Amino acid sequence: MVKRRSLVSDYCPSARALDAIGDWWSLLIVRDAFDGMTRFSEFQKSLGIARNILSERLRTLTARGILEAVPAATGRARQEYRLTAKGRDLFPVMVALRQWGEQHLFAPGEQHSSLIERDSGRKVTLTVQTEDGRPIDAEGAMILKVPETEKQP
Amino acid sequence: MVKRRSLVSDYCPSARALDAIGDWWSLLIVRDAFDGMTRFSEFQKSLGIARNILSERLRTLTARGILEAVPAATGRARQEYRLTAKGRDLFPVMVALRQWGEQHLFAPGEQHSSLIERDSGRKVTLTVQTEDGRPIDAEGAMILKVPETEKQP
DNA sequence: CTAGAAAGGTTTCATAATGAAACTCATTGC
DNA sequence: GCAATGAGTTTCATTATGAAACCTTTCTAG
Repeated sequence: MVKRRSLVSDYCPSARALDAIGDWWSLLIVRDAFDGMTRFSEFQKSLGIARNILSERLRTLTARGILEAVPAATGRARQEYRLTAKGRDLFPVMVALRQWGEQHLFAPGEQHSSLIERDSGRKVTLTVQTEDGRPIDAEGAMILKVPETEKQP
Repeated sequence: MVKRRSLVSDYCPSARALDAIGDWWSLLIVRDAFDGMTRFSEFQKSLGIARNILSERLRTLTARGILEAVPAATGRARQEYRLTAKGRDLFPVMVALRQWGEQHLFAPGEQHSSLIERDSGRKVTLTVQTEDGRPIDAEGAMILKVPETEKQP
């Protein structure tokens, strides 16, 4: 098998994003990191991921600046993995996935965890809107492509 | 290798969502579908994906109700793949990924495609907010877990 | 102080998933 | 009728993944 074609130089930001975090485990690790996990064994237990794969993924996420490994003063832990600013900016992605999951992947009345505002307990939602604040859906939007002439060959 | 642990019965909606569309290709196919592509060869050319893999992914996405295969009256095409309502509801996920990609994966001044409102040409953005419309970030939010006692064993 | 035990990885090996290319099979255009 | 095209399958080699065993530090108990 030839290595997967990299999309890091694609002109579509979604493609580059998927290139960075679109594999099976990365976003699950990020989800757990949002949930406060920082240590190797926490991720491992939570996800049931093989240790070698977790090791490799943490290394990649760190190399891409989504997590950072800090030496970890406390206890037996060798280091802690924390979300960087770049990693925290994945928050809307997590919320979007969660919202879609809630809408379409749970039976009516089936229990699921919820995302709420820490202070008020109110549900958190996500809206796609124009710059001036009007909500918009897929039909109302379109992709403006990069003109071919502006691409560097 | 043992088959990957399924997350379809996880209580976290994000996990179920990733279980459904979190592989390398699915979201790229969905992106192209949002962009108007409907045919096998269009996806294949656009993504450079191996045809057997594309075939398998289209089948899976169809089985999961994200795409639907319609018999396709026109031309030589055998069938067309269109987003279902469930598939179109992935729009916020695509926008979130795009927004993150724009923010973090392009050099300053580097060209990229943009998502705009069809009528006005205005940029489309995405905000995470509380039910009453106040914007909120990851720090202000938390996950409310399903109590253990309510889970079915 | 010494013998575990725990955390955090790495190595090894068998198996699953993927990609490329060749091969079907039905339509279309000429 | 016959080549060309679209849409898939099959086959085969290569990669990625998962499980389990194996290191290495760092704590903790005795």
